[in-house]
Amino acid sequence: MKELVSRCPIEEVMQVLSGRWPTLLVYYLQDGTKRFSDLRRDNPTISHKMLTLELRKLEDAGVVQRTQFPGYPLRVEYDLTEAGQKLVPLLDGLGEWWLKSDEATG
Amino acid sequence: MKELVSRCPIEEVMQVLSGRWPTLLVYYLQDGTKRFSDLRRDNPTISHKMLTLELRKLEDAGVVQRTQFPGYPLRVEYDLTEAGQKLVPLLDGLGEWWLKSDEATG
DNA sequence: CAGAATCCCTGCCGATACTG
DNA sequence: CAGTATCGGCAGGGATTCTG
Repeated sequence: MKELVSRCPIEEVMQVLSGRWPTLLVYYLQDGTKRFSDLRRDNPTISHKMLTLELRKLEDAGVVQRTQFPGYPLRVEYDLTEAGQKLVPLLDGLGEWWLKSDEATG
Repeated sequence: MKELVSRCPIEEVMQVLSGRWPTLLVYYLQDGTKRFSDLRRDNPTISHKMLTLELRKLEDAGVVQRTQFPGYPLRVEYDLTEAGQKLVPLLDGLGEWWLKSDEATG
């Protein structure tokens, strides 16, 4: 990935973080290693297909690390990369901004 | 707006900022007051309809201030609210994060 | 000039079934 | 268990037209 062309990097960031799921998945992965089925439990309304696609997008963007273990039944673990962990406080910042702008606006 | 229900505020933030246009519009509005047609020039590929909808969404979220002047031809000006201005450095932070994670990942 | 309304089509995403 | 493939519905968003 990261072959995108745009003047401002925020445009590229939003290509990764836009939508309902990416930020939520980052949040749930804060807690530590999760398996595919854990993330489905964390997020009951996401479809199987979307979870697959979103995880792959985050992996391509270098936010999520995927680790597959050999053997059956299949076992795959997901973690935040170092970059992914650095993203968390930035998202928290946005959350706080929202809460403050909320009380200001009423 | 801001009648949304969710556990984490970032989820609500993303409802406003998700997509291709919201963050770009915030960026262009950094420069100061812009009219509808200015924003169309800044962003040649956005459609008339989408610009209308996105501006309204940002206005409802308290990010953008809309001012309509009486008389013909119609004249409407858009500015960042105080909250909108506080959002800018947060988006910059995301942009920097992206650039750094880029050089880390290769 | 700013924007509302309509039509229409594309692409996203859910549901389902299948593979390793 | 994790992931792929296929089909189909529905909504997002483009093009156009009309109004104040």
